[in-house]
Amino acid sequence: MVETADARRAHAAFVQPEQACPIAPVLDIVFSRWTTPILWTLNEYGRQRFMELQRTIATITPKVLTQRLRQLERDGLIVRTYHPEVPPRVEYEISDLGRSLAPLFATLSEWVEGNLAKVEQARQEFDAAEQRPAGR
Amino acid sequence: MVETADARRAHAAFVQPEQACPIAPVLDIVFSRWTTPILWTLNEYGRQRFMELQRTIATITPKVLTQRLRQLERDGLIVRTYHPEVPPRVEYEISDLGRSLAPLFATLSEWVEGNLAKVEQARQEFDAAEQRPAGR
DNA sequence: CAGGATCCATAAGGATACTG
DNA sequence: CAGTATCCTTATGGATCCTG
Repeated sequence: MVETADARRAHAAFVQPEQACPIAPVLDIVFSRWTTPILWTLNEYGRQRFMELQRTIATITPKVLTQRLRQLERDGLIVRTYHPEVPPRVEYEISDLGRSLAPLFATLSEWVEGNLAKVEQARQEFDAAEQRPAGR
Repeated sequence: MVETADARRAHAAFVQPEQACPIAPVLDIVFSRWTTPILWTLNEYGRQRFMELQRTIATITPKVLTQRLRQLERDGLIVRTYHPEVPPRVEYEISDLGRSLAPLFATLSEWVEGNLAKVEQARQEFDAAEQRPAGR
């Protein structure tokens, strides 16, 4: 039996896509602001101290860096190690769970490499059509 | 020649991870708010009208829906078709470029399925350690 | 050094009402 | 129906100062 497009569209009216969309949960976890640069840095360059991260990310403020690191630690994606010395030393490294995101990031890189140019082109064409032809 | 961790960390100080992180460009394109539910819906249920989308997404307001649809159209991920009738009819469908995100979404779903529970568990353990043991 | 606390600017998003 | 326009609330991030 073939499911028609109309049947699928009728069904669409009964689901809540925020819940139905199965990737929604990841967004808050790995794609909050600053999280990908942090994870990427820790994955590429290994364990780093707080100040190292701040220098590496460059445009992030200590407050926001702290917030994001806490969230990532709470979600189990990074590991925070506190060394009780004077002055104190704290090191962050990516966890196994964090490393499990690698294939995902790889897929993303591939998409960027293959399709970002197409997006740029689409934008130029869209913007070029400033004299709206119809229906705007 | 083996690149040491220290060498890599030293190098990290000289790059700008916002630019170095190769997936940064995708975030604004496909992971802006509401974009994944929209793309997911159009990909799953096919072409839909404005009101259908609004009913499907349920908690989105027309203003925001319009904004997101414009952005997706500009980026070439969806196609907008205007039918000059009375009342007017507008249909949205996913483009080939938008469909090229399918493997990405699939990878995401897999990660969610396999690892979301671990995140939940990490959160509970983190929250359970309210009596901060050290370094907080 | 690694942050916590505080205050402030900006902007994204929601609610509501209205139009071609 | 498919949006626009307007107003307003809230969330996010930046700047600054301070501390164990």
